[in-house]
Amino acid sequence: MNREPLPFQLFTEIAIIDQLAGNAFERALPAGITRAQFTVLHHFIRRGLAEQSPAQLADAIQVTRGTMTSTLARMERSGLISVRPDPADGRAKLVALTEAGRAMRDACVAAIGPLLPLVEQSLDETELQTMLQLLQRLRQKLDNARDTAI
Amino acid sequence: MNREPLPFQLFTEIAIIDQLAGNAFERALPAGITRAQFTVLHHFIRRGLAEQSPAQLADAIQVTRGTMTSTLARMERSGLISVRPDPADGRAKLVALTEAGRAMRDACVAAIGPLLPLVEQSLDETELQTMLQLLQRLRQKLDNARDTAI
DNA sequence: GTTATATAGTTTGATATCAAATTGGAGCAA
DNA sequence: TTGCTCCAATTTGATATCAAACTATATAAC
Repeated sequence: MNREPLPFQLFTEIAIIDQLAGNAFERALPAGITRAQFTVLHHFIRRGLAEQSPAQLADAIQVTRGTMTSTLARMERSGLISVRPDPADGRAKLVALTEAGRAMRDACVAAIGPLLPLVEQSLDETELQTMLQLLQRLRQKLDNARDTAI
Repeated sequence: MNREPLPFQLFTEIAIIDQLAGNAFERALPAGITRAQFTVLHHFIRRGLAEQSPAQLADAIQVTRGTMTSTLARMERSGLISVRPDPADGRAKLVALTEAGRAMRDACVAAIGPLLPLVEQSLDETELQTMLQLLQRLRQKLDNARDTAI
């Protein structure tokens, strides 16, 4: 039926799913917080980090430093993070979660909980595992490609 | 290791892959055209469409009408599409590809060709097929959910 | 026919994102 | 110390995206 190369179809499906899921996700989040901001909060907690430089966050989350600058500015304004100069490097800053940030992250996790069963309604446990493995492999490949030549 | 619910991990992987692939994709495209604009060009060709209203395009591509308005405005300015009033409905418009639009779509397809082997280097044919099937099921589920209650 | 409701498209304001240019400190070399 | 290069963060300008408000036309209800 479909004459598209399979990899092309794959990226098309992924783009659509990301858009659908991302929208549902963002609509489920508490007012005033976005997916990008949640990603920062979540990163701190998941990795058990205390302080991180904007550059470290940008690299981990795979956005440019300019993007991270503006996201962090908004998060600081709304009190989710604190930012201080790095005493060891005059160019750098150190970002940490505030209590409000921690609480907001918990509220977000609770808010998106109800979305997760949607996945379980379309894929069983084994399928989910399979898909995750394959996606991880693909992601690593893309990640390496980005570092080398692209 | 990872204590995240599997569906959550799944969405995380998909988001990262979409970001990585989308960036590579956009960098590969000819100067002056974007992923969103390519999606419109591609939609016309893939479905063999002559004319479509902005609303039809927005629905098919899953963006809001406001988003489509601004994308189409840019595409018309750069000559990729032509737009005329719908003679049958005073509110509506009819969008069609120009020759330049058709040519640009071909150029885009050629430009992204070299990216596709990246997928084949991480997944064999069977795995790709499996993944596509599962993703399609998930996408359909999310699509239905969006229509009903979310 | 007039009014009410629905639909097509646009506009506005906010956020995210990138690439490229800029600012200013860090570190090394001569 | 002076200069050169590298790196952290920011700024700028463009695009995409959404939700919500708005304009104008169409259609139904009466």
